[in-house]
Amino acid sequence: MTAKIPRYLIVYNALKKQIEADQYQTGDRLPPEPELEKKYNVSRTTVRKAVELLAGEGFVHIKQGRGTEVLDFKTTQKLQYVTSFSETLRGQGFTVSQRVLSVETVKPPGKISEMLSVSESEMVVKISRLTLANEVPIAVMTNYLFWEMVPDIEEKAPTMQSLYQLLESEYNIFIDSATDYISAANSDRNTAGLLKVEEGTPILVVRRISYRGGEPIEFADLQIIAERYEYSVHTKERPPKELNF
Amino acid sequence: MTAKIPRYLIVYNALKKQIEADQYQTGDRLPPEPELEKKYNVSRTTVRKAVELLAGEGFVHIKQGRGTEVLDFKTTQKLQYVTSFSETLRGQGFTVSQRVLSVETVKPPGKISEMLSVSESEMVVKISRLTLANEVPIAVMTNYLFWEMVPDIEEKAPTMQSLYQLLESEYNIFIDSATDYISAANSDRNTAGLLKVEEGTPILVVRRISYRGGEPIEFADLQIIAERYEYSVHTKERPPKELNF
DNA sequence: AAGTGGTCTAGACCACGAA
DNA sequence: TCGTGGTCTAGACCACTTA
Repeated sequence: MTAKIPRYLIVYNALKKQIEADQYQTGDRLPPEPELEKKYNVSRTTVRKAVELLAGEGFVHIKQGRGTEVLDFKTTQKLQYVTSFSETLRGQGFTVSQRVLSVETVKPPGKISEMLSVSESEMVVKISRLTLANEVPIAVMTNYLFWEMVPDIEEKAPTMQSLYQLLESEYNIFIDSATDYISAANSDRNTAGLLKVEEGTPILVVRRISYRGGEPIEFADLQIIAERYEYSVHTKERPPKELNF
Repeated sequence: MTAKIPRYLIVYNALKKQIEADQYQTGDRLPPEPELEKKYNVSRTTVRKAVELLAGEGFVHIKQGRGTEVLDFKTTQKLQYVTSFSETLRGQGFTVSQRVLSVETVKPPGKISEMLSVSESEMVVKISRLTLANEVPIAVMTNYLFWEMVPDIEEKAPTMQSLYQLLESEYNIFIDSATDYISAANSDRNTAGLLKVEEGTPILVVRRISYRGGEPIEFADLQIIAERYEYSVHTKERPPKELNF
């Protein structure tokens, strides 16, 4: 059985492959839409959907009346998608390992129950981990999950390498969006001890709420050694203009 | 003369207005596409474009075979678009003021010329500002712009309230994407003095490169008092699946 | 004026989810 | 099975950019 692949994705991938293979110089234009229709034997709608996908990812810039310009994808490709902290580190070439410090079922602390909008009577699973990049401590991570969603996670958590991968493979939970709140602090004694740095070392604090279809799934608290990690985010475009009747 | 407004935007705004007016309970479904076609007397393509816009902004969640679910927009509306630091603060209800500390034309420091990919012989304009929220210092901001793009900005900068607004109104430069690199540090003596905090106070460091159509326009360095500001970002969806031929 | 992308239609068939 | 959204077509007209 062969997977059914939409034709717009085929066109999208063909064009993307050409761009990544440097078949266009930066500043060159993609063939106009009528040409792409003929070349791939699809309708205009399909061509446009493919090109709009590329534009959304920063590969090209579409301009009415002018054409579709190919951008320098090497400088434009940033992480604007949901990935876990450990996946990001791996993508940067580090060998990442996790040491699970504790797995407990607890009543949600006030702040957590508020952010996950869960009553304080519903139990949550709290997982604390030390993240090491190339064997060197880089962050202390604490995750809170709904106990009902992840039965038996206490047994699986100690050996996992990525929480998101575990959620996908074992519980069929696919995170599709997340909000990060980023601030900074000086490390307290406890955190500094775990990270093996001096008390007062600058810490990047990331609190993340993950969602699936608009429903909160997980709350995470990361305390990252600022000198060893940089958070990057790419944002694009302003919202569509409002109407003024 | 009346502005020509696309029909999909009319449908989009009508639906958005209904959602914001709480005409749907969280979890309710939007009318199915065929109904929306009749109601607004447009084709299916137009309905879909409107609904996809809403989904992209987190107002609804589209699921094949199930329907289009209305989400709680109050908790979903985050800043995933390009806005300036001062615009964000104003959006949070602060009265924001800027004190321009200096405006100079300089040769780009090595790091800047590298990040903006500009030769060190091309001059850049360096603007340093102190940002105050409700009259209290909150950040020191340094912007670097191509001198050729912003002639006479030395005269205009001292009175501006938002750099992005100045770029748009005076130079017709519209930023459409940006990448932020976020880290943390302890304030040094100079920064601490400007911000009127103790040396060593945690600082959130944001370095931003702004683009227009893939071309770098501006580099910014923000040193923000961590206790007074939280950076938030909403990310969504993973990239389309790759094809494996 | 010519060529590019932007909007829109009417209709078809497919794939997923719930009853 | 039925109703939902997902993909796709062929063709039309509009709006912007450039020459």
